[in-house]
Amino acid sequence: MRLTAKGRYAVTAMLDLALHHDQGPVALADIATRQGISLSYLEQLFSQLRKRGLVDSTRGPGGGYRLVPEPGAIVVYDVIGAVDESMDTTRCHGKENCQDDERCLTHDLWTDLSQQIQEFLSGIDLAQLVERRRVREVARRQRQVTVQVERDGPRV
Amino acid sequence: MRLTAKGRYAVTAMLDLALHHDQGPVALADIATRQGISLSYLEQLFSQLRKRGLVDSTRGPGGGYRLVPEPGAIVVYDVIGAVDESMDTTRCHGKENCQDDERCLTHDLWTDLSQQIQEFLSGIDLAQLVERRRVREVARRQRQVTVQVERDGPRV
DNA sequence: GAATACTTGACTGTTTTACTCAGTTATGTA
DNA sequence: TACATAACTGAGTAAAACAGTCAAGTATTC
Repeated sequence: MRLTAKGRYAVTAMLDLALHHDQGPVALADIATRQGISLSYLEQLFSQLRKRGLVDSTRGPGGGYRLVPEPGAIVVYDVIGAVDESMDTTRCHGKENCQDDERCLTHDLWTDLSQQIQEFLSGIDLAQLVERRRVREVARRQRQVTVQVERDGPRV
Repeated sequence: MRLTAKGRYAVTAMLDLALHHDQGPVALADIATRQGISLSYLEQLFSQLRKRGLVDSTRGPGGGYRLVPEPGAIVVYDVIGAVDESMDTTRCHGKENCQDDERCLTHDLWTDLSQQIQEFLSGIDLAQLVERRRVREVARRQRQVTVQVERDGPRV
């Protein structure tokens, strides 16, 4: 199964967008600073998120990215799916040809697990995450860090 | 998160052991034939399973591996954990130092997911798997293949 | 037209994966 | 006692995936 830094970064970045949803477009450079993700890498991720219709962008000064569906209509599973292909845990990707063109001994087990994970991650949307106390705590900390970076420049 | 072919192979092999639990020690070569896993690779896996006390072995002719706890006392999570380190999905492995020595925005989400997966895989033991109709079907098919291999030699 | 910001694609070093290979040690059987 | 069997061990490796970087754009606003 694949849940990698890529998927985690994507969710983190999207949650950052959700937190600033009412403040107009958010520049990737801001997300990069706040979340500690490389700008070039974010560019890659957002190109994929855009293809899936999860965000759109405005260019030029004051531009940036914005969520297309409301935060409450974007579930974590979609975000990960946009960048990480599939959360499927079977080797055959559901095709049941895992061993000599037939179902392997543990095929159903991995299918069940995949479904379990999918259900869990499909039950959580960005609006719910924004409401979490522990998320708001971290967000507040990040606002302070951002102000500091603006004043002092990034620490290398 | 890490659920790789390695973990899947380990569970498959252990389930094979459970299916032949009443027939004395099972040679890795037999598991290799039935499950289509390379013998050398199985040797590697079982060395780790043995360290965790999940199996023990007898050498020499008629030897092989045997489950140490009863099949009903071995859960899938333990088997995967024996070969795949950790099913933890956080980047920091629970240490909460994911970003600048502090908790990142999505830390709790990955923690919750990890726990969800752990609970699911800890709720399934080998005895339950053996009882499943679809598992028994595959096992029966594999018995026939094995007989054929004994008669004709392995197909290359 | 300068600055900002998105966009694309190619490239790269590192790590992990999924093995293989070669050899050793232990044990039952003829 | 020789031999076949089967568990053990450790090193090595090709290929893929990961986690990015770099460079060269294009579009928009001020």
